[in-house]
Amino acid sequence: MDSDSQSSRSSSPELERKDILNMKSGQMFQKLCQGQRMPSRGKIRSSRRDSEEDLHEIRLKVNSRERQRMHDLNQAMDGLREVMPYSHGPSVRKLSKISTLLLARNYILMLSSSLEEMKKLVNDVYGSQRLPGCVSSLHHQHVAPLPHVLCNIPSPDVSSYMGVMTSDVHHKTVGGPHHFSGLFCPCALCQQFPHQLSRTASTLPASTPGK
DNA sequence: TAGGCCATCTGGTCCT
DNA sequence: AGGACCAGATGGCCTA
Repeated sequence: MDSDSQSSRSSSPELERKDILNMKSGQMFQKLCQGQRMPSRGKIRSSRRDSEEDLHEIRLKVNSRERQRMHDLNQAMDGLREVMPYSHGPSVRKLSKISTLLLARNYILMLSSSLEEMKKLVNDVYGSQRLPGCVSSLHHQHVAPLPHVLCNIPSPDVSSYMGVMTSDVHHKTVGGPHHFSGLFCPCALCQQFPHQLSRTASTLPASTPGK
């Protein structure tokens, strides 16, 4: 994409005007011309024009790279906006860059503290004791610590204070309701919300998307 | 119309 | 040497 021609803020006329007015560009030109051997008088005009053209081409190339870099940055910023809460909906104005970054920071802090709180809660309730009601030692080998504990929480309570997120965490960790050695998971969570969990598990990404 | 936000250009610096 | 990154300058667009 050549935004020199596509951009509504076309830069070409601006560039020429700036080149004329901008002393620094002139200094840069002088700098570039330094170190070159003095051409014969007849060649001065053409070589200077060549240098100007070279300089212009270099400038265009550098500008283009910088533009691309900023576009990539903006694309990443859009990606961040997409995963931010409160930023969706047609009536919501697009978050500014600074707002996006500040909101993202707060969001991460909020999630971190929520996670800590959840861990603490689970620890307070069950401590480190071996939990009653867990049906199989095989289960212990296959289920990660957090979901393992959740398996023994009375089902209705699980949904009430942990909601769908718990389901996500659970089956993201264990790989869906069929994680129990190919059989349907006997844990209370899976039995309480089998349809929801299987749907949730199937929509989870297999791995973190990378570039 | 002022102020916020943004895209672009530019020169300097650092890195490979 | 060339590219990436950064920050300052500038000007356009939009909204209150």
